[in-house]
Amino acid sequence: MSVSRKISESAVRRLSLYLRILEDLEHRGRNTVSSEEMSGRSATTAAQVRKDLSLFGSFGKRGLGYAVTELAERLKKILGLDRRWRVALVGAGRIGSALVEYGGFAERGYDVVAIFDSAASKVGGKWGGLCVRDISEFEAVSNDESVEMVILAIPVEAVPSVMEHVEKAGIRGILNFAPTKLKVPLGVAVKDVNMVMELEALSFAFSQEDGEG
Amino acid sequence: MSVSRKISESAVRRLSLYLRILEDLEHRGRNTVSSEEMSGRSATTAAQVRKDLSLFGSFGKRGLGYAVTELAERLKKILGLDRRWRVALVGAGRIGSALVEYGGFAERGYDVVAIFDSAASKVGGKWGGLCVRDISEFEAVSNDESVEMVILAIPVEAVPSVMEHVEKAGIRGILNFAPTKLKVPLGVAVKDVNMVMELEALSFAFSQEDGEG
DNA sequence: TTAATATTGTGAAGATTTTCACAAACCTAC
DNA sequence: GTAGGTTTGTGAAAATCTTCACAATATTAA
Repeated sequence: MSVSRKISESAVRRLSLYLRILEDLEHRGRNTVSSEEMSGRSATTAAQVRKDLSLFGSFGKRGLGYAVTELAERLKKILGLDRRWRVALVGAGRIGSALVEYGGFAERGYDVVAIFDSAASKVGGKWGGLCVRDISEFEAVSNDESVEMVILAIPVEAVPSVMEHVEKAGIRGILNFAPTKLKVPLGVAVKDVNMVMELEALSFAFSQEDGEG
Repeated sequence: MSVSRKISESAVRRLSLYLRILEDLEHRGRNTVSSEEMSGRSATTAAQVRKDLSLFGSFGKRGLGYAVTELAERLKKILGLDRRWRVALVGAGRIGSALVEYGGFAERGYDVVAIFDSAASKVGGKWGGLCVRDISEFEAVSNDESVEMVILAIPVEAVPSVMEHVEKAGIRGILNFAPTKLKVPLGVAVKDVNMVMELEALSFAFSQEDGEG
């Protein structure tokens, strides 16, 4: 049950996907599911599903499969979704706006409890019940609000100065939308989201099959 | 120069990052760069950088490094960015809105040439100079407009019916924002973007170090 | 021309991830 | 309780990815 091994990035990603599948099955009233069926819905193999799950223990019953609700609960716990997280959004621009209004975060346990920007025109404005604060207040506010993670939706130029505040405040989890690799102290987890990068991977795949070869 | 090997997902991602680094260097007037320096800015190793680049040929000069501008051009070509792509946005909701207004796509060579939705309230509206069309017109319009790729910013429920249109129209590249694994015919490339999944990976990393272990 | 220095390109080694294949465990039916 | 059908959990094999380490090649200086 305890995790000594290092779990790979891609394994975590798959766990996340399995959870989504399980929740869908649960929604439709299914009680059990086999690794075979899970694999069919997640573009992997049944063996991969079993191996992934076995990293954390034995959740299934041989001959029967996995109990949908129970496995979903286990995965939630594994992924740290059995609690709520207090999140701050830095950058009250378009991406930030889309994220806050999106709603998917709150649904998954992430509560945006503070919003920051550096533009005087934005500071003071109301966003979904929250007042946009000046970035210089970051340490104080994030301390008051017990902020644990940060969503960084700012332009590349703004990264260094913002990161100073984030570091000083002792934040240890960052979801980064800025198209640059963040330099962070040891112990700070960063996940990059970069839509342009995805689109480039797409056009790469596309030009490969079209052109050469 | 021609690519017979299969290039891994992560290698493509790194190429994309290298290109960004090169463009920054170019912007600052630098002429050459070593694999060492590139690795410092991209959270990899110098050997990894060289290996990645060597997959496509020998671009560098021993003892000197890589010519910034030339390498950037090569990478653009490799990534299919030496041309523009005609893209359709399906889903005129919040995510779609953020994407269109974002601007980063056009900058990278992706032109949104059509927008679709299924809600009568949205159809007919103007979005950045484009008229939102009904999804039922997808095949006809995407044919007229020579659409090559699709950005899917729709809820999970809408996926099956939309995918029927997309398939029939013969689209072969999809950037998927719906939190589900798409089932597509062979030869269709799909890239998934899922912010919640990233955030889950983050909370996983976070709960690991906090809790057990 | 030669020596000193820098940096690539790449086989080979090492590490990690995925797939295979099968014994162990469970369910149902009779 | 036994036989027949399923499906897990997991070592071992295979495949893939990353790092190492060094010969080959280029530049500069004298």
